[in-house]
Amino acid sequence: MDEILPEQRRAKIVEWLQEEQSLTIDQLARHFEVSAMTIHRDLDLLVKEGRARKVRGGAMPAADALPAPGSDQSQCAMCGKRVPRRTTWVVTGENGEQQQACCPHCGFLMHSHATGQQSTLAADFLYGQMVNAHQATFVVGSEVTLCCVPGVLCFASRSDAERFQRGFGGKLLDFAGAMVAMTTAHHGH
Amino acid sequence: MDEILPEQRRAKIVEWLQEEQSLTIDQLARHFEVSAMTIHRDLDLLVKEGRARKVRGGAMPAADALPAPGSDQSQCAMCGKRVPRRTTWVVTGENGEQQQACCPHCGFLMHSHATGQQSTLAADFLYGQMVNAHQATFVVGSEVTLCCVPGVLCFASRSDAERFQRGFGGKLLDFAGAMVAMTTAHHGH
DNA sequence: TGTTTATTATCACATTATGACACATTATAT
DNA sequence: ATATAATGTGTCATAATGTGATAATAAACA
Repeated sequence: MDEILPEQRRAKIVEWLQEEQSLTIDQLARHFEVSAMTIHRDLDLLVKEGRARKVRGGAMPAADALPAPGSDQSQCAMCGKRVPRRTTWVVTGENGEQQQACCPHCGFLMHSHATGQQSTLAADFLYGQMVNAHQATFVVGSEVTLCCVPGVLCFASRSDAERFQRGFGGKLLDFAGAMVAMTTAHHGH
Repeated sequence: MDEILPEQRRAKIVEWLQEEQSLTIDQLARHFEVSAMTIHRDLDLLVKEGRARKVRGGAMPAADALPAPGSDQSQCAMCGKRVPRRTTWVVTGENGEQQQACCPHCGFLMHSHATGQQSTLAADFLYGQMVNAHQATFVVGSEVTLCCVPGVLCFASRSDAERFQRGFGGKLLDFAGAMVAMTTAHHGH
């Protein structure tokens, strides 16, 4: 670990804190090769900014910090289910706070409650890459139901979505269209 | 169990308390390999912070501890019963606050008290998938009574509901219809 | 009632946090 | 470029907190 900017070190502390449940001052000092005093000062700053919590002997994630996206204990903010990697949906708000949904279905419902500007990333159903949800194509109500019903699958590429739909049915919709479909009451076929 | 931060130990106590309903001082002391005195002090602190309740010989969860949706001990906001995964009902309000019901029966009653916009998710009776309750089909008063009476079962697919009804009776209703059925007084068959 | 068990109080000791200072590094102004 | 200000860093002394052992007190139990 050579030559790292103080602010970068602080960012790494926050990041690492979300993976581990807690870190000792010693662990941090050894890892970044600085004195314990420096870690103390870093943490004081992070606490003042609300990015971490200082406890005797070390630090823990800020009280309002949700488990990091992709970590095993992340829960859907809507239905409480565990978040499968396959269908992850992550929303980052203006203040950097994050929420996750178990699938685009819950993701859209979450979006309908949202206030203010936010970025939304969703996992492409075929390749697992994260894609800006506002630029993605969705297949709603196909025969493939992984999570919630009606199933909503996210595709980074429109042609992938079309080919999928040819085989498994469902409607092809963009973000706005899928949003309407999710929030409108209607009756099963 | 090596080298654990005091605050992390306290957090684990709270967590463990929500899983088990109660723990003795001895259990805790042995598990964390500290003296009973230390556990006493931990609990005093947790009590002062309202995170746990101290009882003679051990500790119990704080009275107001409401478990997260999907956790094993979440309680119905209407009747107080434990929420079975099979019939979970989750409502998210405008401000992001959440309530759960033990089954659609309590769910509809909860809804009748609701103010403002909200999203409602319910578990499909057959597959357990979460479905937007406003898009689901309900079978009311069938011979299958899991939770409250009259029993209300939730189906993501109308045809599933029809097939179920053919076997077990009851009325087929959409959200609005089931809502009326739940909130209208009527007399047994 | 006496006996047992749990809780609290107090002490000595270990660990950790904080403030003051000197010094290095980086930014800003002239 | 050079001086000056602002930050960042490490060491040390001191303060604050956590811990366990033991004794004193309170509560349950027979």
